[in-house]
This record gives sequence, structure tokens and C-alpha cells, in this order.
Amino acid sequence: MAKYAVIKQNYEFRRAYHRGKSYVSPYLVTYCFKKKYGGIKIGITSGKKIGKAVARNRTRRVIREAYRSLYPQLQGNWDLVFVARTATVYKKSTEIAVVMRKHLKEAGVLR
RNA sequence: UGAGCAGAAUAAACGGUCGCGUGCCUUGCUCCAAAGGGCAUGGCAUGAGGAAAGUCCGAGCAUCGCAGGGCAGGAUAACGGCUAACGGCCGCCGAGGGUGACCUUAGGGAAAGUGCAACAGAGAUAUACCGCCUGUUCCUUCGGGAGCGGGUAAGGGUGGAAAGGCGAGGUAAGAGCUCACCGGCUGCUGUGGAGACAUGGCAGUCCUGUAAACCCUAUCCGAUGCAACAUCGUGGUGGAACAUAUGCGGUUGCCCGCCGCGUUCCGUGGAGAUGGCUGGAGCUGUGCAGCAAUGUACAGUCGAGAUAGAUGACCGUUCACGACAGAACUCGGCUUACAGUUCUGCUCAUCUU
RNA sequence: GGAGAAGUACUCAAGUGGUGACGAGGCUCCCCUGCUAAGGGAGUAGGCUGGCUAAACACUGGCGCGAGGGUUCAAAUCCCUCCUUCUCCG
Repeated sequence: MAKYAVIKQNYEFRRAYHRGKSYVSPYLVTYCFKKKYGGIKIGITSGKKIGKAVARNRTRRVIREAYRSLYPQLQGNWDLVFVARTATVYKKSTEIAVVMRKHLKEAGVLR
């Protein structure tokens, strides 16, 4: 996980939820919080609502894979939080990547 | 051929590109007196399960407690064995179910004591309501009826359960009151078995159920859990020693002004880091002992160790088109979830020879 | 990951083996009022599945206290296995 920084602390998640901009689609929710420094950090949330451990692990992997394909095109200082929804379990990473690209373009993170 | 029973194995496969965790190695940069460390690139190896789950039992390991004994509390419960241990497993006995292969079974003690048994019913651990039989008094239409007293457990509705069952004798009517058969229990005893137990004999006896109610008997159990625990230890803060205000640091390069106080040691505190962390009652194969669980000898072998938590994406080929589901200190079990496929042994029915 | 607690009607809840599962709020209907509110009275395991009926109401049998088994004559209660929810340990 050295390649991309990860959000660990609870206050960082809270800051993104309360003060960040949110973008919603049927199988992904994105929160973007702009910072002054620190580069790009991401956090992935897959709650108990998604399912059991296998389903939660799968959503995290799929979202991380989609983020990996978009990672080289990002710029700025951002905290990004991706929240999985129930429908995410049955999606492929390419479908997630299309939605994520749309969300990040609206937020201005992309390019 | 159809239906079924028991056990075991497996849990889609192969190839290519990109990506992730861990270990080892190479190269480059860098910190350092050195040992060694950090970052980046590349290569090789390896990378979830039969239940990893539930956390229901049993252990290892760790810390705390503990002279020894007892009480309380909890768990288990036919018998023999296996095991580090177990409430687990194997074998076997009893009971129940199935035509059968086979399956299920918390299966000690109610004759040590206490409690409970609603409703119904005359009566619930001992009973006389109706009935049956009989003594006596009165009445009588001479059939019998009424009152008072006695005997009786055969028959009666109720109930989960009504005092062993059924037949015969017996009797005023009846009754294990007596007898034969069957059944239960207790004592003594023969045979078989390691034992539970099985199967006989003799004598006595006829007793409600409930211990997953209290209890009795036998055996076992200290508490807490890797977020345990060990090591290092920030900021802050207490004390001592040394130094000291004409000093040092910050605020603007200098002056004034303003603000703060240094070093070492011993505590307190416990952010965080490292260890614990995977080689073990290990796995595979063969032989031997044993009905088996299992034990043992030899040979081979090392198969995750993360710390916001590593297995994914895309493409191609094939098929039966893929269920339940993700390690978090480690083992032995149990329980629960589960698409299918394969193999072995066996039973029943039908048909053919 | 570990340790514990609870589950009863729409909500809150009582019920430690025994008729038909107590009660409060809420809800429905009625009374009171010109109309509301307040007050008073009645009903409220309301569901599922059978019987009765042409059909409905009423009556009645069975199931139903998170789910499924077991012990018992009898289980919300006792025992076992699951499910769900909540709390604590950094």
C-alpha cells in the first residue's frame, strides 16, 4: 500500500463526510474533501450492510482496482472516500471505473 | 433396472498481460564511526477453508492468585477403551424406530428425604359418590321402599396416571384372599462375558409420575484472556543535583520593549513502536499392533503471517456454467451453512438366467 | 478479535411449569358537546389454517411469546442448537 496513501484516522473520515462534496450513483458514493497539502489520500468503506466478509472484501478489491486504473490522471491535494453500496457486489471493476471517472471529473480531481 | 443406507475424496481447470502481501537476492540513491537501516527499480519463491463461521466444550501459552483442608457454585453421568485433555471419538450393552442395510438415544439414583401434579373427577397416594352385599328400625299395595350402621374395590363417567394383567377357584357381595400363566421389583444363586449385561433357578413381594424440580452418589473444575503479556518509550508533569539572570532562546538584520527558561539523574505518565507470530500433540507415504478410535517405527517434507488488514481486473480455450463462504496467537473436537461430481461397501423390490 | 446481555400485540412492558397470556399508552366504536379537546363506557394475539354458511358476521378446532428440536400429562417459563439486536474491552 505504499503506492497510494490511505486514510486511517476516524476524524479524517468524519471530515470528508461532513465537509466534503458527495456524488451518488446506484453502486458507488464518493466524498471529496479538498486540502491545502498532503497529496491524495483515499479510504474505502464497506459496511455490514453490504453482506458478509467475502462480499465486503470483494467490494473493496473492485473499488481499489478501479481507483488504480484512474490513479495516474489525478492531481491536487484531496481526501477521497468511496462508499460501497449493496449493488456493488455484482459489478465489475470496469463499470465502477466509469462511474468513478464521472464523479472525480465533476469534483475537479481529474486531470 | 428402480428405491435407499453408510463411509471417503473433491470444492472448475489451463494460458497470457497489469496489480497486491511476505521472504530471499541484484542494482541505484541515502543515513551511519561501524554493525546495520531507509527509499526506489528488477528477478525468484510463496500466498485462505472444509467449514477459515458460531464461540459451544477441551488444552497449549501468558499474567495474577495460591501452606493445607472444607463449604458454596458449575459441568458430566450404562460399561470398556483411545487421548495432552474433553461434555469429543471408537467399540459394546440396554431402550426406541425401520421389511432391511442402518439410524436415534442427557441412558446413574424415585426402596434416603422434601416439593409439585392445574382443570376434570366420588377419590391423586390415599378415597366409599353411584353401585353390589348385609344387620337393624319403620312403612307396605308383600313386588319392595325409606332411615341408621357395617362390609366391599368386581362395574361406572373423569384424567397423562385410579393401585400389577388375564383366567379359574372362592365368597353374603367381593378382594393376590388362593392357584396357573405372563410382567415388574428386592434378596440369594448357577452359566457365559474384561465389564455393562444376557440367560436360568429358588424365596419374598405387587410399590403413580416427575431429578433438562430441590436433592443424593461418583468424577472433574483457581481467575482472566494475545485488545493476554514482555521490551523500548514521545509530549506533559513531580523531586534532587549542577549551572545561573550583565545569561540563553524566540519575536524582524540591529537597539529598546515583550514572552519563555537550561543540562543530568530518579519517578509519574503511556501517544506510539517492536516482540508475542507461527516448526507444530505438524503434514504425506509405507510397515507393524489393534474389530476400531488410536499408537508406534522408518522415509520424505516445510505449506499465509497481515495490522484499516494482502488473491483482484482484463482477454482467450474447455466443461457439468461454479454452492456455502475469507486466516488475525495456535491446536483437538462439536454445532451450523453448502451447487454439484466421483469412488467404495451394503440393503430392499422387480426382471432375466 | 475477545467478553457479556436481551428478544412477549403498533409501542412500553408484567408473567420462574397449570384454565382462556396481566396491565398501561395507542387504535376502533359509542356516550357527552352546536363542533372539537378533555372525560366516561365497550372492544383490542387483531395473524395463519380448518369446520359451520350460498357468502359474510358470530361460533368453534388447531398453530402462534425470535426460529427449530427435546424433557414433562402439560413449556413464554426447564435443557440444547441456530437467528437478530444491543453493550463493554484499543
